[in-house]
Amino acid sequence: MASERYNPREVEPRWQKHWNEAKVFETDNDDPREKYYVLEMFPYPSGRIHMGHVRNYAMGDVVARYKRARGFNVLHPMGWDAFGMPAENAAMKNKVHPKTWTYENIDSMRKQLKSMGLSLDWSREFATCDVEYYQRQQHLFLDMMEKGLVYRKNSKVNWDPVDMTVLANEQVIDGRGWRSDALVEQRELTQWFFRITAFAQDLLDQLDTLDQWPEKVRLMQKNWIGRSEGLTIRWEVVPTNAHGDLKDITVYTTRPDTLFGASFLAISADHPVAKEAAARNPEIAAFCDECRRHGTSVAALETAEKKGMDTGIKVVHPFDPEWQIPVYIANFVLMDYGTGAIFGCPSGDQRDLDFANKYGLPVVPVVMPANASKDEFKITDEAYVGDGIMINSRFLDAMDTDAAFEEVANRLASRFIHDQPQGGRKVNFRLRDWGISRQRYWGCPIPVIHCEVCGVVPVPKKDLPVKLPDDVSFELPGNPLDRHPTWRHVGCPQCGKDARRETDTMDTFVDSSWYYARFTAPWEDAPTNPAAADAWLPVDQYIGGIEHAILHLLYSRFFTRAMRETGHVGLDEPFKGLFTQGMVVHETYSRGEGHGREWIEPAFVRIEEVDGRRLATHIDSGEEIAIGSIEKMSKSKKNVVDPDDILASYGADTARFFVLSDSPPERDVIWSESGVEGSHRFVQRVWRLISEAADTLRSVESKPAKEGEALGISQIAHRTLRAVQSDYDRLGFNKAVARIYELVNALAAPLAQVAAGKADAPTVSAVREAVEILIRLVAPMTPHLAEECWTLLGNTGMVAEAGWPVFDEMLVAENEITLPVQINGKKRADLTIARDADQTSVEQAVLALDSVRMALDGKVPKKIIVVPQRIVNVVV
RNA sequence: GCGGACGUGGCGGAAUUGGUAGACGCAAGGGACUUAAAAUCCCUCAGCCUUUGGCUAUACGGGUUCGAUUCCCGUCGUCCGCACCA
Repeated sequence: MASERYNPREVEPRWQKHWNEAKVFETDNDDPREKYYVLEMFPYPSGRIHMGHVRNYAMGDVVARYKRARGFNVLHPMGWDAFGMPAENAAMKNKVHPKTWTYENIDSMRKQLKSMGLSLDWSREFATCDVEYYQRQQHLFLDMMEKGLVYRKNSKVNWDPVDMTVLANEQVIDGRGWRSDALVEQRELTQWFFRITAFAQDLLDQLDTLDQWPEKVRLMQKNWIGRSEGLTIRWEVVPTNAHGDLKDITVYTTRPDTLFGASFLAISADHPVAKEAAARNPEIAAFCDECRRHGTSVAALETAEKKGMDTGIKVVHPFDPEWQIPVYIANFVLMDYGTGAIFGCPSGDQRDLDFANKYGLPVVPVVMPANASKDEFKITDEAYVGDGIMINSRFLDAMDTDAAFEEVANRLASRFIHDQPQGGRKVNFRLRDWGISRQRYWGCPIPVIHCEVCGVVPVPKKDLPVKLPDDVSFELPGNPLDRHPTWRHVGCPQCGKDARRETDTMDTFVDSSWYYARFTAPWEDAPTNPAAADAWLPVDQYIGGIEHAILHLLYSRFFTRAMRETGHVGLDEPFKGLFTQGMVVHETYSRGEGHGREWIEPAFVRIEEVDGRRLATHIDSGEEIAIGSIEKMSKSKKNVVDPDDILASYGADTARFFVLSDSPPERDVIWSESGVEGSHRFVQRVWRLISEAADTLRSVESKPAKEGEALGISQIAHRTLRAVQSDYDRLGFNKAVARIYELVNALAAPLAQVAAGKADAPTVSAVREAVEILIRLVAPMTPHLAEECWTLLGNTGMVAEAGWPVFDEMLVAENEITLPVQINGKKRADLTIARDADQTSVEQAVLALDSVRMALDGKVPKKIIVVPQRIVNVVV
C-alpha cells in the first residue's frame, strides 16, 4: 500500500459531513439508555474562538465521545451567551446594530467550532438573545416574583455621569469610569434584586454534597457566602436633650466574650443614627460625605486610614449601668453587613486597636493565651485575636472564650430593655442579594410596568415576550430604551391607564444561570419541560474556567432552587461534576524597552537553538527579538495563536490532541510550535503505520492472541485499554495520551513486520485486534483520524457509533511479576516470581538471590517485609 | 491581613496516594538512509565517582516509618481567591 501523507484538510470535512448526515450526535429525549449530560460553559460570541475554547471544547468532546462509546445516551449541546456590553460598545464604535454584530459573530464562531469536529447536538442550539430564550427568562422572572424571590429596593450604584449609566465595580478604575474617564458618583437608584440570601444556608450546606467539585471551588463559595455566628446586642443610649427619642443602638458581634473590653461603638456613615446626627451638625455631615466618597475603589480601601468622628452620643454598657461608652461614626463600618454598627474591643481586634490608639480610647486586655500570665500580658500595638482565657472581665474571668460567649449570650437573652431582650443569637451571611438591574439596551427586558395608580405591575404572561425594539440609536449616552419614542409607553395591564415600561434589563449572569436546563427541551413553550429537565439534570460533567468559580456557579445553584420553588425543575443542584480547566498560555516576544516596547506575534517569530540557548529572530527582518515570560494569551501582549491558522495547517485532530497532551487539564498548558509539531507527527505516524499494514490486516479476522509470540501484543493492547479507560473516567487526558504513545511505540515493530509480510497468521490477527483497540482509544481525541483508519481496515460503520472495546481479564492479568528487592530500604535486586506466590516462598526466593546473600554476608536478617505484589524489603 | 494550593531533569510532566523516582512528550547530541534536504528509523540524555558496580538527588532543615515526592513540624519561594465582614 502506498503511504501518502495523511491529509486532514480533505479527511476532516468529509467525516464531519458523514456525522452530520447520519445525525450521529443528535440526542433523543426518549432514548431508554442511561443518560449522561456533558456540558462546557457556553461561549460569549466575541467573533472568533480562541485557544482556550479549543481546549475547553476538546475536553468536553472527549468525555462526550467516550461516554457515548460506553453506551450512554449522551446530551452534549452548545449555545451562545449572547447579551452584554461588547455588542453595545461595537454599536457605538462601528455603528453596527448589536443584534447584527452578535448574530454575525455567532455564525462565524459556529463555523469554527464545527471545523473542530465536536460531537455536539446542534439541533438544540440557541443564543440567549433569541426572543424564544429571553421570553422564557421573563416567564421565570414573573414566577419568581410571585414567590417573593424578586424585589425592588434602593441601592447605591456607581454612576457614570457622562455615559449616564451604572458601572460595575470592575468598570471603575481609580474612581473614574473606564470608558468616559469621568469621576464616578455614588447614586441611590431603585434596583431589582433576586433574593439569593433566602437560600444562603442551603447553598452553604449543599456544598458538602458536591463531592465531584474541586475542593478549591467549594471553599471559594463557602467563603463568599461567609456565614458567621454571633450576637446582636442593644446598647441603651444615655438620654440627653440633643438626640430626640433615640433609645438604643443595635450592634452585631461574633465576639460577645470580649464585651468587657469594649471602649467605643462605631457606626456606619449611612446608619440612620449617623444621618440624623449629620442633619444636626454640618461637621458630621461633611465627615459622612467623605466616608461615602471613599469605599468605591478597591485600591482606596487598602490604604484608607481608619478615621472616625465622635457623635457626642453615649451608650451604657449592658452589664454596668455606670459605664458609659462613646459612639463614633467610622469609615470602616459597612452599612450592609450586620447592623451597620459594631462595638470596638481594641485588645481583641487590630482595626479597633488602631482606632483606639488614634483617638485615645482605653485598651483593656480581656483575652490572653492559655499559657500566658495575667500580670505580664499586655496589649500595645498588636491585638490578640485568638482564643484563650478571659481576664479583666468580672464574672467571665478564668472562663475560656467559648464559655464566655455562651455566658454573655444567655445573660443578654434573658435581660429586657424596652420590653425586648437585650441580646439575641444571630447568624449572619456575607452574601448579599443579587442586584440584576442594568441600565442597558442589549439584555433581557425586565417584564414589569410602572403605573401611577397601581404601582409596579407584572406584565401578564399572555403578553410575553417583552421584545427589545430594533429601532434604537446609540448616538447619545445612556440607555436607548429610555429615549425610545414609543417602546416604553404602554397601557397598565390592571387599570388601562397610561403607564411606562421598566427600561432596565437583566444582568447577563441571569441568562447563563439556567441555560443548562433549557437545553434539555429547547423547543418547549414553558421555560422547561419539567420531566425532561429532571431526567437530564443534573449535568453530569460541567467543564469551564476557574474564573466562574463563584458568581456563575453560585447564581446557577440559586436559579435551580428558584426553578424548583416555581415548579420548573425538581432538584437543587445543577452540576454534579465540575471540572475547571487551566488556560492556554504562550511565550511573549517583544523588541524595544519601556514605552517604546513593541510586542510581536508568534507568527512572525522564528525560534532557533544556538549554543544551547534559544534565540528568537523576526522572520521578515532577521532582527533579534527578546523572549519574555509565559503568559495567558492576550491581544495586548500579542502572544495569541489563532485556532484558524492551526486548524488550517495541521487539522483539528492535531490541535485537539495537543491541547490535551502534556499538561494536566486543570493546569495551564503552554502552547509551543514544537509541541504542536510533536502532536502532528503522532497523527501522521499512526496513519502511516496502519496504512502500510492495512492490506494485510484487512484480510484477516481481528482476534487477540492467547499464547505464543503474539501474546505480548494483545497483552499490551488490553492493558493500555484498561489504563486509558480509567484515565478517561478521571479526565486524566495527559496520562491517556502518554499511554497511547506507549501502545503505538509497542505496535510499531509488529506493524512493520505485518507490512513486510513477515508475520504469521495469529500475529496478524492479534495486530489487527490491537490496532482496532488503539483506534477506539484515540477516537475521542482524534476522531477524524480514527474514522479514516477504521475504514481503512475494512470495517463498516463509524467509530463514532462503535462501542467501547472490552478488555480481556486473562490478557490484563500478570502471571509473573517482578518485585523490587530492597535491603534496608535501598533497591538492590529484582525478583521475578509467580504473581500468587505466598509470603514464605517469596522470602525464600529473596534469600536465595546472590546480591541478597552477599549483602547479608552470613547474618540472619532482622525482618523481611513482603508487600504482596509490590515490594520486598530485607532489614539487616 | 485572612483563606487555599503548589515547589520533581534543560522544559511540560509521570509515579497505581507510603513501596523500583524521572513513564510519555518536547528540546538537545550522535548515528543510519539520501547526491542533498525533508520525512523516517536506531542510540544517548538527573548529577557525580574508581562505571557488569556504587554514591547523591523530588525547594531547604528536622521528624515519624522497614521504607517518604507522598504523612507531620519549621523555613524559604511561587501562584490563586477574598478583603475595612465586626
